[in-house]
Amino acid sequence: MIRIHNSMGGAKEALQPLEPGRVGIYVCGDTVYDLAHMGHARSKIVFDVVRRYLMHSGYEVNFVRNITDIDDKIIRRAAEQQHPIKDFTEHYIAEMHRDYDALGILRPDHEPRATDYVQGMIDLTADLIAKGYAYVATNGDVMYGVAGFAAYGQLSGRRLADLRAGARVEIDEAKRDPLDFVLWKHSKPGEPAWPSPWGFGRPGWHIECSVMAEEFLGTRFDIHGGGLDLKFPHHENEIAQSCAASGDTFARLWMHNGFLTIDDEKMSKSLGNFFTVREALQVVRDPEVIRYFVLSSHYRGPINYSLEQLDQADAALTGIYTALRGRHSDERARASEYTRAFTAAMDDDFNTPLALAELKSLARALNFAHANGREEEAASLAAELRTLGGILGFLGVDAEAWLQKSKPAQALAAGSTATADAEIDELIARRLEARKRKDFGAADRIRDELAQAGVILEDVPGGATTWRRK
RNA sequence: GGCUAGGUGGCAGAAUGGUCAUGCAGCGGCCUGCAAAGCCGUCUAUGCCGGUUCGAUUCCGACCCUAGCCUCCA
Repeated sequence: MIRIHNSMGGAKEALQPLEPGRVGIYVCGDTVYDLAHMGHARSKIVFDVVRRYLMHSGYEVNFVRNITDIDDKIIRRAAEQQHPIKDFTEHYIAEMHRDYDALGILRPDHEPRATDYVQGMIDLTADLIAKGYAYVATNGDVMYGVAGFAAYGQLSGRRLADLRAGARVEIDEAKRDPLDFVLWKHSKPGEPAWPSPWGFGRPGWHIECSVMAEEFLGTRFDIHGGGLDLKFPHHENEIAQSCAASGDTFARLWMHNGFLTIDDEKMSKSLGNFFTVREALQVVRDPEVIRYFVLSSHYRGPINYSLEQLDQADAALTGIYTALRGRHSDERARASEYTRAFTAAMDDDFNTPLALAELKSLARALNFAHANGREEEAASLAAELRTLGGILGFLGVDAEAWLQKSKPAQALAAGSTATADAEIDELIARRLEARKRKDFGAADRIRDELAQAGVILEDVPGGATTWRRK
């Protein structure tokens, strides 16, 4: 039984899909006008794990994540760089896929782009006008009138009066209410535009998700997710549009991931305090380190990005890989108490920090069994560890290979790793000779030399020497 | 100002009406030529003040502090 915290109402609820055994999820994707930053990555990783875990739990998951490929920022950036909009967005969509693929995020089952669904947005807008929820403003934009939708504010727990009182929005003469939002924006000369009953223009942001979600999941579906910053007004507006038009319930469960922070401040483009996924990939041994870092705190809470945090994630994950050294992945796993604890943690609103703690405990049990010569038990625990790690998208790397990996940024600074690897083997061979001669002084000098380069030697029983990078 | 989260050991981070996970760091031991890795053991915490209770870190109230939303934002 999987329980999920529903942002609508704020309580944990049992997941009861509309259709038994099948779950439909819509997650708000990125606006493609720049490289993805770590805040975007967090959201992607969180919902990737939600999806993977549901699949693991036996659900057939229909996972939809949109791409916003038309909006003011895109138009401005493309114009600045003197690229046609389409080329510009195609470029950043490709870059986005490159980053998310590197992070091991599964591609969505459907990844609709807003510009392919403009007709649907026109239709929905017309429907909202016909039903009295929207109006054509004096400036030619089509606006949604929030006062007409009684449940407005339900998701974010706000009352219209409170919102108006604290409104920082400029008073727009065209709006009947300062909180009204644009469904259809009339275009200025030179801007991308689609013909509509209200003249040439482009869709507003919120209407995109309403249309694309309905297109793939219907007017009622199981889970809608996204970053906490989308809760208001984006998701609130989606609800207002979709529910007003269809009379249906739209998403039954809302999930919002917390922010990624830098020095405890939200990472965002506007603050300029962001690190791109690409930058982060340069400073980790393997993308799994980033995944581990993200999952090491609960998805609803904040998580602070720093090199120290990434190092901690690396240390934890390296510890798990160390336990898996010399273990083959073809051994059969027997579900033990660790699997039960892991499952209980994940079932309880995807408590990944607790689930990871179980992985670490499992690794220790594995080491303990090995230290006591119980190899059969160790093998079984290793297989179990791989299985559980795999559910979260981990442990896809060969253990020895993992330990010898270097951080791209460091490798770049130190020169080619291929050369370095050959040198390491050479030095290890020479040290072995010295040790045979009992010339420990010479042997230790070699070991120190390698340690200087971040390479740690380990003499394993039987006379062999393995190495790993710090 | 309104609203929403949250304040746990040196760091990160779960959980919980009574013995407070897990990892890193520290300390002691085993192992090792010495190390490393691993194993065993071990130290350190629940913002502040009241209340409820046999007992609160956990429930309630006030206060302080932090972050976020109220404008585009994962």
